[in-house]
Amino acid sequence: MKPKLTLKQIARELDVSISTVSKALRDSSEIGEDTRQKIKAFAKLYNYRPNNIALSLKNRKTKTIGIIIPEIVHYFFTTVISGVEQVANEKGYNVIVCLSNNSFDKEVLNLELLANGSTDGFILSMAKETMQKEDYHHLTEVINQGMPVVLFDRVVDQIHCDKVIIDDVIGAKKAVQYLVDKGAKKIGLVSTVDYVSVGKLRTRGYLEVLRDNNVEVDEDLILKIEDMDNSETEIKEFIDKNDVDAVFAVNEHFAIHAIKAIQEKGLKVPEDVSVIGFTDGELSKRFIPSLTTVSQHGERMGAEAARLLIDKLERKPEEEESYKTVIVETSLVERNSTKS
Amino acid sequence: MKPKLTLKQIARELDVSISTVSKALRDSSEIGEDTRQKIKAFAKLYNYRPNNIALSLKNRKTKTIGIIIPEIVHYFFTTVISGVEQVANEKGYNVIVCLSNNSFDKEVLNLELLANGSTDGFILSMAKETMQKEDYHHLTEVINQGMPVVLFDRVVDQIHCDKVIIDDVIGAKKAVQYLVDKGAKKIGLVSTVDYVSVGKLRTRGYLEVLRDNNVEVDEDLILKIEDMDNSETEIKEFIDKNDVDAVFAVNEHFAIHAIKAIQEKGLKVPEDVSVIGFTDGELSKRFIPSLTTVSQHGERMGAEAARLLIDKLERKPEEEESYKTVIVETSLVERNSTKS
DNA sequence: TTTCAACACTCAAACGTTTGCGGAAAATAG
DNA sequence: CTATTTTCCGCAAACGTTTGAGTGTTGAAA
Repeated sequence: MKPKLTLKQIARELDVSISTVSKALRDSSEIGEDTRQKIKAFAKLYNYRPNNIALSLKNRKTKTIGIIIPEIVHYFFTTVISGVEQVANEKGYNVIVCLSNNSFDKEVLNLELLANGSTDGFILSMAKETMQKEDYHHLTEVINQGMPVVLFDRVVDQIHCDKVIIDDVIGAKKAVQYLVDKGAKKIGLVSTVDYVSVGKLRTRGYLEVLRDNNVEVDEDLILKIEDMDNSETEIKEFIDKNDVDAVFAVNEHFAIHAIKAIQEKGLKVPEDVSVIGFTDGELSKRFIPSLTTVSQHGERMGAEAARLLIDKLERKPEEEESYKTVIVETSLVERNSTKS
Repeated sequence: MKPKLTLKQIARELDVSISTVSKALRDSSEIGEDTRQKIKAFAKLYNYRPNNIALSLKNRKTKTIGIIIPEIVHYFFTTVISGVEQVANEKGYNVIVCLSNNSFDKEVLNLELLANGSTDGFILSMAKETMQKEDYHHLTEVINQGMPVVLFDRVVDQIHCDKVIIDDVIGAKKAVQYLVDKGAKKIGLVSTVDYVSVGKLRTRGYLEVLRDNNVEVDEDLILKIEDMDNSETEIKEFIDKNDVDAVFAVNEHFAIHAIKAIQEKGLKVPEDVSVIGFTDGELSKRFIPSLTTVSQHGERMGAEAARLLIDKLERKPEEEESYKTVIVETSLVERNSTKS
């Protein structure tokens, strides 16, 4: 068990000063050719690697970025992480992942912890509880300390920072318009309650398409799920009660519950009823019938977020502050839950 | 933009020395009651938080653990992370996640990077490429430096360290025995090639059950998938060609491909053919029919791994070295892809 | 021989902490 | 009133780096 080589040990071993070693390894012209070679050879032989922590302290930057998400056991978030990780690694950054479990307190805790030197900046999607409380002081505080933050997916206007979002409204419109184009007349919507921003936006897209196509909105055909744990039975009742020829669901789970309910009602997907989901996850691909969905391109979102963050981190301080919001386009992936 | 309070600034502001501030904040009895109160009040008012990096350097420990996995867009791994994160957080540790993308080189790179001071220890599941190459020098080197490592899921005997695995053989036996008990006579196996250790072990479980029940092994009923990308068609051909009354698949995807193929052949699941998968993911729960599977309890594995690692990290140096392998039991989750 | 530049290297401070030790002032004892 | 203890605080080193300033030696020019 050899306890990790330091500059000091090399210096002692080779009978030079620490600074000589440091400079030699960094190819400074201050050091004579032969000592330089000698030191480099020694370092190589014993596989010297500078200590990251010491470097972080000295440079006042850690080269790591923190990503805080509500939960990790969720396809969309993992694709985002994947995207972040990819560009972060490319640019020499590490990624440290924290989970808020959708709890406000844990989000605050994580943020505080990482803000004390552990990371140079954050990529974050807000916890559900945070959005309900509308308490963002932990975020504004971190931003005030000069730490760059990029919000994605679940964002909020009150916070001034870079953001990466998808065109929820447009995405929903693409989906619903697609259904209309295929001849659907009575399109059901399975959404979430309105304080979940994505639910609200996707609902808006749904309404806009109906309006654009002069279809009257039937409030009975709109279901807003309050309690996720109870979504299956709620959806079943909704489908049983209403007579629809198409369903637009704001996520995968709602979509497959709808399909299940439709099938149990004795109808067929897509022959009798078409179904479109949102979020292109594992489930959509593998389900039978496979789901036509609006793909959110999580990986691309993560990559964009990482790029925004790193840009800000490596920006010269003289450049002036400016916040961007990049919108990642959604796309409709046609599969077997809709008529072709 | 206030640039983060340090001890030095507090000291200057209150006209005392840095050490006085430090000691006061740590409630040292060396400091007089009134100055102590004054300093603590000031620190609280301006929300002082010690700099983690400086602490890490001083204490020579970072209170973060690294987890390196082959890919994150994979249900099992996310549950493991979730488990790790939970107990790590409980004990005041951070988790930094790196992906090897199943590449040997990236695994080495990540390991080296994190080993240079960024983390106190590792939790790791090996990249496929690493297992093929059988080159573990990067791991042994890190271990030799005195950095604790816990391997999980994809482990290897050559490396001496703590390990967390599942009882692959027993899990497979549970599944296959279950099929036998339900009256299956011709049980197909859909597995992977043998250098993937889990494939090999699960195959062994399958064989043992057949032997224990005096069923003759029919090599035609065993499919070993080489190329994941081509698994769907391979499985379809396999099902079309062979007449089975049950299928045991070593993962979710193989299981649903089998179901799909069976259905396309005009047979019904579970009435005509029962199917059991391995790995209890999103897909198993949501698929129609939902899958009977062997659950791997990833979260529990992650938690165990984290506990092992932290134990080792906080162990007194005088205690002697010893490596444990904990086996996390699998359990059979009965759903609708098997006859009840 | 003196003067000065070039060279090769070392010193010391800094990043933000913690902590053993030493020291001055105040309190107590003799 | 001196001697000793106690109280309270500052100094400095340490963790592992980087880097500007400083120092000593050499060789060549004047």
